[in-house]
Parts: sequence; structure tokens; C-alpha cells
Amino acid sequence: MELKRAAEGEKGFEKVFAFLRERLLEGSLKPGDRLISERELATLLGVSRPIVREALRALTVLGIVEIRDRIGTVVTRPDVSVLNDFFTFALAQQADMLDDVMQARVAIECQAIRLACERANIADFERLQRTLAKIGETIDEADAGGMADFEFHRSIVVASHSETLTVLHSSMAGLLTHSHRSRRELVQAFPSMKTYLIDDHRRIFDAIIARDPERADATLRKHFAIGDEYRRRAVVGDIDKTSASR
Amino acid sequence: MELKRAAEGEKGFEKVFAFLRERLLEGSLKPGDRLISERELATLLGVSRPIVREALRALTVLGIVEIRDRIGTVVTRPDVSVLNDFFTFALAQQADMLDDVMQARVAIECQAIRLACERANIADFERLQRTLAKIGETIDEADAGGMADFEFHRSIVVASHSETLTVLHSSMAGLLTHSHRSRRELVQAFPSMKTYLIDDHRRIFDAIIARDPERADATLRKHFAIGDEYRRRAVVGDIDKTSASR
DNA sequence: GTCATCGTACTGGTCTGACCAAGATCAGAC
DNA sequence: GTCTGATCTTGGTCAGACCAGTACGATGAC
Repeated sequence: MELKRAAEGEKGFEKVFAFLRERLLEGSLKPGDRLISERELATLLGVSRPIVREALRALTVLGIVEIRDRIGTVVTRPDVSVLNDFFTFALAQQADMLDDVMQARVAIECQAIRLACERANIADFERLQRTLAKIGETIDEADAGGMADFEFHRSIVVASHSETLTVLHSSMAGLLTHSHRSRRELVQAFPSMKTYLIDDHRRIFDAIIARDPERADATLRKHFAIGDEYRRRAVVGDIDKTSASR
Repeated sequence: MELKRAAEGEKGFEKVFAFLRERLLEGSLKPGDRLISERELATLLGVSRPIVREALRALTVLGIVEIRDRIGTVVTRPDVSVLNDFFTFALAQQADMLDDVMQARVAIECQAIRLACERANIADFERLQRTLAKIGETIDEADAGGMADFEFHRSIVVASHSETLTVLHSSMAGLLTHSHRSRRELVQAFPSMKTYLIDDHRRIFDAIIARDPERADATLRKHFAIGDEYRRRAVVGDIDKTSASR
């Protein structure tokens, strides 16, 4: 019971969690390391196994640790999917947050495109070109078109070679694809949108190729603004039809 | 056992987690709602209580749910601190991620300042002015100065009135303050940095007051660039002394 | 001696049933 | 009608057990 000192004060779950957190933050537990077994951990800290499992599960959802069935628990390189989970939940409960998330997306992408201008390599260019072509090919398809649009934008972020930006961006993936799709449904309504979609993405691509951060940022920002404008117009149209309900 | 259908296929923890996630994402479980008791949940899903607790604990660390001792489990408004935890762990194990996070921070703030130019109200302006003044007052203090710097930047994000941006920004708070402090330690080394700090923040403030998004963005971006430059110079200085080790 | 096979110890995954402490609730005393 | 206390319920935790595979060493065949 003296050994408990390692994480005293708290009790049960907190004790185990604090114990592991300490080791993880301090560096004595590094990615790749295998933790001692649940049973050992339990006796070591003077708690029961279910409690240990709670703590391990908590670290698992945080992407810090991975529990491998019948193998053991190993420390992993912090995983992105955590943020994904969080945003999924957070946004599900605050639908009004969608516009807000869109702002965050713009923020991420505009920064990403600046970095992409500096850091993009041949592979990135090829990927961008490929996804850009896809946009043209699928311009008349709702789902595939939306997907292509999303892929192009994702390629931009990937080309930034910034893991954090990529993580944040993909965290919003669910919403983004949704947003893209709903926007795509407007393509039919606004024929002019086709040229907008193709030409605008082309311009964005060109700016990256030219490695011109300012122009790329400005072009991308304008791209989003025009998209908003289309959406706004569509909404206004809808409101006109159902204005009585307001 | 037919009711299990709701979350079939998975087993144990996954089953419970999926079950709850479904309800949460679908909206049948909203913030403020109280979940049924652990025991009921266990029998409902045909699993044992420890498993249910694992799932609840998982949701707890994700900030989705709050377990109140002897009261019950209630759904909460997603909390930012989760991201904080994640970043804390992530950065502890990947120090190289710091630069990357800095990029994300620039992304967030530059977008935030644009929004701030549109949305900032009197209270925001007052807050900005207050924190700006604080920067001047604490220019010679390392800790207080760093704090003031951070507060000013935070005020910008707050003035954007974007919850998502605020969340993202504050989730990096730990690192940001750290980054600010280490930068502050350079103040002594570069006397010219004092004027940079004061004047630059002043210019940023002016741009917001003028409600000029482009100028604000550009100024802020330049501000970060100059900060980087200072840091780079400091690092180069260090490297000069230890260049042999490279 | 080398290699393949076979056990066994160990790991995570889960369940059962139990006990505790303390809020919540309602019946009964005043 | 109000107050008090017994009881129910809830989360918090524990102990011990079983299963199903994995890892690894011992054993046996070659």
C-alpha cells in the first residue's frame, strides 16, 4: 500500500489514469513500449482489473494507447482519429456550428495552401492534377462530383505536409463531405456553377504550381466566397418558396 | 436479445459504445439528458456492468458525457478540454509537432482576425485595448509579458465570435503559452524586439478597429513571420555555438 | 545438433455477484 | 403541513472466475 504513493490522493480510475499519464508525459513510456499486463497494473496500484481497464480504455479513445487482444497494451503514436471522434460528437449536437466549422475549414485550407506552395513536391502536384481532372470528369454527377471536389481540397492540405493541419482538416471530413454534397446539389440549379467549379479549382491549382502563396490564398478564399454566394442565393430561393413558414 | 439488434455485430465494449454513439449522433440523446443507469444499460445490451462503465468512461474522456457520482450519467455539451488532453499527450511524445501546431495556430488566428473585423463589438474592442495595454505594461516581465501576449491573441479569436475557432485555439493553449514564453525569453536578447512586440500588436489592433480584414490578416501574418525570424536568429545563434554537433 | 510440434503460462475480454457510500424519495411521526 | 428517517437507487469498486487465443519454451523426431 506504500507503493500506491506513486499516484496518491486520487482513487480508483483517477489513480491509474494519473499513474499512466505521468509516465507518458514524462517520457518513461514511449510509443512502441508495451505496458505491463492489466493484472500486474491492478495489483501494482492496488485496484481491481475493471478499473485498470477503464483507464486503458480511456487512453485508447484518446489515441494514446492501443489494446491488442491477447497481446498486450502498447503505447502508440498519438492518433488523429480522436479529434475526429470528438468533432463528430461535438458537431452532431450543435448543428448551428456548421457555418462555424466552415470558417475553421477555410482557416485550415488557406494556411495549408500557403504551406503547400512552399512544400509541395512532384507527388503532390500529380495528386492535385489527378483530383483536378476528376472534378472535370464528374462535373455532372452529384455524389462523385462532391467526392472529387473534396479530394481536391484534401490534396491541398496533404500537400502542406503539415500533420496537424491534415488532422484538423480530416476531423471535419464528415461535415465537409456533407457540405460538399449539398453544394453539389446546387449544380443543377445553377448551370453557371459548372464553369465556376472547374475554372476556380483550375486557378487554385495554377497558383500552387506557381508556388505563389499570396495568390493561392486569395484565390482559394475567393473560391469559398463564391461558393457561399451560390449557397446564399439557393437559400434565398428556398426561402422565397416557403417564406410563409417564417 | 432482439433489442440487441440496435448495436449488433460488435461485441462488448464496442456494442455499448456504438449504441450510445448512435443515440448521441442521432440526437435522441441531447446535452442535459440523463442516461439510464449503468445496470439498466448493461441488461439492456446484454453486457456486464464493467463493460458499460468502460464505454461511459470512454465517452467521459471524450467530453461527451459526465458521470456524476451517485446521481447518474448525463450528456454534456462537448468540452474543449479533451483536445487539450490530446495535444498535451501528443506533444509530449512528438516535440517536432510544435512547429506544425504553430502553423495551425496561424491558420486559426488569421481566419479569426478576419471574422473579428466583421463581427467584433464594443466589448471586444475594449478587451483588445485592455490586453494591448497590458502588453506594453509588462514588456519587461517574462512571464507576465508572455501571458499578456497570449491574452491579446486570444482576444482576437474571441472577437471572431466563432466557437469552433475559439475551441481550436484554446485547445492549443498549452502549447501556445509555452511558445509565447520561450519567445519572450528572447526579448532580453533582442532589445529591438520590444518595439516589435508593442508596435506590431498595435498595428494589428488598428487593423481590427479599422475593420479591414485584408490588412488585419496581412499584419498578423507578418507579425508571426517576424516572430519566427527572431526565433530563427536566436536558434542560429545557438547553432553557431554548437555547429560541430551537426 | 536442428527443427518442428506440442503444452503451458500468460494476455486481453468478459461475466457474475457482491459490498459500500451517499443522493433521492416517500412514508410516517410530529 | 413539515420534518425526519428508512429505503431504494446510483455510481464506485472489488474479487474471482472462465474463455480464447498468443508467445514461448520444452519436448520429441529427424
